[in-house]
Amino acid sequence: MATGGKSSKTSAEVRWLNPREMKAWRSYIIASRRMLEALDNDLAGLELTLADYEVLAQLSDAPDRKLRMTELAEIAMVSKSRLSHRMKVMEKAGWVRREECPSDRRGYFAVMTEKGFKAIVKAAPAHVASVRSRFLEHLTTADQDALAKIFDRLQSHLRGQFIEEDRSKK
Amino acid sequence: MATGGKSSKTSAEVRWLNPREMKAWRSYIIASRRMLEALDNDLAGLELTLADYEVLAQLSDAPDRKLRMTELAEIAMVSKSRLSHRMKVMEKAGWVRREECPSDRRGYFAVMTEKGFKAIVKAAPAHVASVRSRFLEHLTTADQDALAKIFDRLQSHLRGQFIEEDRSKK
DNA sequence: AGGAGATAATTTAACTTTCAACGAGATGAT
DNA sequence: ATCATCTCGTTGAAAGTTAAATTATCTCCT
Repeated sequence: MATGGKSSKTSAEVRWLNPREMKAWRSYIIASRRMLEALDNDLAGLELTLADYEVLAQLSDAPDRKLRMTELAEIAMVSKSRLSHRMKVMEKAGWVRREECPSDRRGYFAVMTEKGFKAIVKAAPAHVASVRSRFLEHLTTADQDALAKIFDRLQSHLRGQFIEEDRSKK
Repeated sequence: MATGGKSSKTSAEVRWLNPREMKAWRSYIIASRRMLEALDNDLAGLELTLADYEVLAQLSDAPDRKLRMTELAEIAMVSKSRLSHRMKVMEKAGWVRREECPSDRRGYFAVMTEKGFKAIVKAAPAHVASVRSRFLEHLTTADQDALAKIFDRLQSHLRGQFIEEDRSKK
């Protein structure tokens, strides 16, 4: 019944997954989990999680290595609250600091310190190697293009539908 | 520097990601995160997380809807400790119960209750619909086959390398 | 039989993430 | 100007996760 299900006296006709669909879904989800786990483990040696790496990487790419909290949260795909908490930790580690925003006095910038920059520069090669060895290395260029196309499409169809999360907006 | 990096006076020659590799990786990782998030949100209406769903689904598929804790942890891809904790919650909810294993007195079976079975049977159609609308619906059958092949390959190459997790074993 | 060592599962404690609430400042309508 | 309303970012508590220690049992070797 994982997602397969068979017979069905269910009221509405549920369209269960056929074997091909099932295979695609399970292969994707299982391999992805294990791969992400491996990536995270690879990074653990450097005292980083994938999420923290992402935050630092995004910050290091920003002009002046500096971004408003909300913007950083968005591009690094973490919640505002999580970023806030994480920033406290990274600040303690000396990797980032907060800076007031002159134009909006509610706001703050997350700024990467020199030490933080050195940390991410040091971590990057290992992470890139990890991404290669866990992912890219096993893909032909055709595979890479196919994946990019497919996942871009998936993302573009994302949003809305029977989610009911953010009714605050709009 | 997300994973791109450009110049390089780094000692060892780091092979950064070229644009095609970069695109494949980012598209995959970003769409995946958002998709998983959406799936989780869709399930939240039913008071379930994807991980809990997976545990219950696996259990409901097992003979007698009954599995040893370790085995369940493995196939549902959660740690033993996490499963233990989660079981306590689900037990309180009346979805599962524990049963001693007669042949190995250290062991326990996780057993799905009738109530738990009803819960998963009720949740399944919505989850399948969610998987369709977030994932399968946007894939041709060729895409589905391609993904299955690629992710099976990725998974088969997983394991070992510069991970150093489980030194307790062997 | 005895004992070293492996294994099953749980527990504890530390840590992380989420959720809801909050304070403070911006914004826009009247 | 005043008010309601929205947004920025933080906070505290609750919930979830992880890692390491723990208990009990099993296995296998001598």
